[in-house]
Amino acid sequence: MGGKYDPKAIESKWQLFWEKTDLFGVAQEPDRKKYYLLEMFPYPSGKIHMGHVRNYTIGDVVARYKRMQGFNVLHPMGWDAFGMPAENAAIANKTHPAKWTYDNIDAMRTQLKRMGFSYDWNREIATCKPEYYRWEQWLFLKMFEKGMVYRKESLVNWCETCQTVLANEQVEAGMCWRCGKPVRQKNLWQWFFRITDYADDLLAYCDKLPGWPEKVITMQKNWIGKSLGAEIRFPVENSGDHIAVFTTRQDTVFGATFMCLAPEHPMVRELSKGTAQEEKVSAFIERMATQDRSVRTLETYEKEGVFIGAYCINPLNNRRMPIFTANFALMEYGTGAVMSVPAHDQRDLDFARKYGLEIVVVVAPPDRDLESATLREAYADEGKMINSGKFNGMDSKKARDEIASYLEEKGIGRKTVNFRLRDWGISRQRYWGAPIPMIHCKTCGIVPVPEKDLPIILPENVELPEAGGSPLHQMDYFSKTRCPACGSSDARRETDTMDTFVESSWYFERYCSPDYNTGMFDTGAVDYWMPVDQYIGGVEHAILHLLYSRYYTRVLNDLGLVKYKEPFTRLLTQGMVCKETIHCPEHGFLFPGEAEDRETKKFCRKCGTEVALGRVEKMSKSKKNVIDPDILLKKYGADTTRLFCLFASPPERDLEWSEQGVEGAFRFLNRVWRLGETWLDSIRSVAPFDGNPDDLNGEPRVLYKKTHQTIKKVTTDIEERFHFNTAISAIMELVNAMYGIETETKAPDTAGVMRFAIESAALLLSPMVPHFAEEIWEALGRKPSILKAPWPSYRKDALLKEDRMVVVQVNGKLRSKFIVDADTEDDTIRELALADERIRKFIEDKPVKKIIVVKKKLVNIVV
RNA sequence: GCCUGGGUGGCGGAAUAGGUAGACGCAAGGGACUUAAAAUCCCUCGGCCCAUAGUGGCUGUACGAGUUCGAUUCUCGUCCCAGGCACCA
Repeated sequence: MGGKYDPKAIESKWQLFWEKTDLFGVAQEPDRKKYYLLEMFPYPSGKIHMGHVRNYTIGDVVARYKRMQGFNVLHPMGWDAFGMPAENAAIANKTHPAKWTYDNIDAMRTQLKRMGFSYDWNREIATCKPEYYRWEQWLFLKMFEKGMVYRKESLVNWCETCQTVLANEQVEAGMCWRCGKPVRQKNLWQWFFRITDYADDLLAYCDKLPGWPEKVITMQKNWIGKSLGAEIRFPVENSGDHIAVFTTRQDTVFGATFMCLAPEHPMVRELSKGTAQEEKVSAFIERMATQDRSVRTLETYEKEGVFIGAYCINPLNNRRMPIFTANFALMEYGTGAVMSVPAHDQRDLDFARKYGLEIVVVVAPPDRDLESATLREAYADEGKMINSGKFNGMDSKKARDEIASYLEEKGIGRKTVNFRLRDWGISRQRYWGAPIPMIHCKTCGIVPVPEKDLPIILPENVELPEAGGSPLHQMDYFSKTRCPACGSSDARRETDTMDTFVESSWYFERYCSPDYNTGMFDTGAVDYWMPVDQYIGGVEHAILHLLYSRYYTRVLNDLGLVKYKEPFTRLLTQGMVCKETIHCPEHGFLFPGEAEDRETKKFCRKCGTEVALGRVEKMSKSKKNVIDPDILLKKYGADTTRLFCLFASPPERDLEWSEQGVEGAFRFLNRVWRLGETWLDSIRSVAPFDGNPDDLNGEPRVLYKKTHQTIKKVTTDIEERFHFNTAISAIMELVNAMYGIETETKAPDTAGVMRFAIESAALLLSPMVPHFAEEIWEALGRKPSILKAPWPSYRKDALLKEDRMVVVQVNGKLRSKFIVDADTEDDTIRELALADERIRKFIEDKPVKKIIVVKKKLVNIVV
């Protein structure tokens, strides 16, 4: 201290001190309790953005807090370094994805260090390094051995003009984002992980994750989407074939009047072949291939279909049912075929009306009659069975069970479980990813790469095609190889790379032994550190990343590599930092700095055109609605930036970006600083008071109690809810209280209490503004680092309140309040309330019906 | 569209078990200090109403109903916003 608060000077001073003393480096210490705190690692996009700053500040507070509580804290950081933006940047700037990525990593590492986060940088990893992904390839081979991986045909977005596969993000309104031409669906052979084998287990464990937010659990359950139902076989007319359908409403089979197949269903072409409908069907399939799959499932989307020229037979009543192919039937769900029951399903009803199909009511609601001729809304609820042969009169719920059994008996169906969850397609037709270690041999077929040949290194000497897409399959020196089985030279490597979600499904294990080179990780290290005690990241990952990680952990568990099934014991999903987007008709999305304010409007700096202000949405590089934290860092320093992020809102809530308030955070730190300056001389050589509050009187007594109350408030706010904003408010109140005390006060205990209060404030603030707290701590004559000091504890006897405010209501409306001693009985409070003059005015002579007394808090008089 | 959240002053937010709505901070306005400014400190601050200016009245937590002595909090319905929807990460 000494002089003005100068964040730049003290922040670099302490960052150097931490680095020199390797303060954040950790090792396994079997006797100490470990705490693994993990934040979702970033994609190295070039600069950290406010979302990172918020996420990592929250994590850092918890890491430092747990450390002060005596835990051996593992707090690592690394890079989710494979992914599409590197390829896009490579095309745009003619830089190699690897160079772009490593440069970005260097820049972002510097920024993170500048923020003062307590990472053990010795454990840094980057997933694009062969030392990392070789073990992912190794696991792929193990999974292949165990039959946990397979290949099948599946659809991708294909741009004919660019001759390339597009990510969903690269398709804008059905058009290619590069050339603007329509995108079509194309079938490719791709690799899949059998995540559905674990669907039941993943679902069951949802209820064994008490440390996870309820909403994430609910989303995962719904995503897995287990439904009980039946598979029923409908024979195709004049053919030995049959169509299998999955339904949860087998009680309505008697009402099934037609059949709908997904356009991709193999039987569509087969059955329409040679019929008058063949051409129409073919055209429909073609048209559907050009449509976005997610759009197809919209309920508002016009339902349409084509009769395929064939019929099937309802196995329960022998009704002849026309077979359609329809846009709302999805190949990915169930069997790709839907038995349509128009009376009891709205979608089917719309379709039946449109094409004039038969409607038969089979479930009668308890309170009214359904007329199939006039039916407008399908009846999807329970009721009494009608028009259903021997099941008539039965309750539909019961019939569901009975019909399922009956189908099983007759051999035309069976009870079954269906999941919405689909297998995880991991093939990417991209360059910047981990190569899939497989070989296609002309004679042997698919052959795994022998373990000794790992890693299959991604070749660095490449040029990316302008239109996007992977150059790997054209690179003979990479893809031409010998078959490891027969030795033939007529073999080619798999040129697909893995989905980047695979890397992020096990990086937390790798952190435990980042340099281990004889396996994925050192079992001893993983046994000590895993599972992650607290995981922190954006809600946008609530389903995919978290579910994939849970799945991958089960695979590791089944292969005997880890002892646990769930990787993350507690989860905090932080809300997003959002901002409005700016869109120039000429130049597309603009960064905030690329638009100029003139009066109330904004204009593009490049072309001067007025720009459109878009929705407020998640800050992302592709939308350019990002704020560069460097500006805050330069102007105010890391501590103010951290404090502001924490104070702005509770972590789980979304935060619409606004700079208002940063000034306040800075001002607060200055306030604390000056408080230290003012008192330093009078408290430097005094021991902090830590006795019984009853030994104090007057202002010191009040301040002493307030300090203990603040310690309690801050501790529970962090411990129970991570509500740093209210914790900071409490410290602000404490500081305000300290300002109320005059330096000249001659009360004997003032200095001791003041020292206690200032030290407590420094300790409580230290996880949030660590550089600042170190500086104060040192000025008070304490030995650095403050991180090694224990977290303060509070005295119960200092928390007791001496008096209480009682609120008096008449008919629920606030009419009066008064203060009583904390030990006043309820009866006395009631008498005091009734005797209150302001209350009597409201009661007048009306009879008192009821009096409610809430202990030492409130009286409500009902008249 | 489906799944999951959210909506409280001019703004960020608080109210943790149904019990004083607006803690703490920002912005704004007024005042003190200063030759002046910055910084700092003090005061006011949801809206409306009043001959009584008060420890005053009414109203107010997206909207509409309901449960309750009492609802920001619970229930039902509506509107709006955000996230996810399987190749952005």
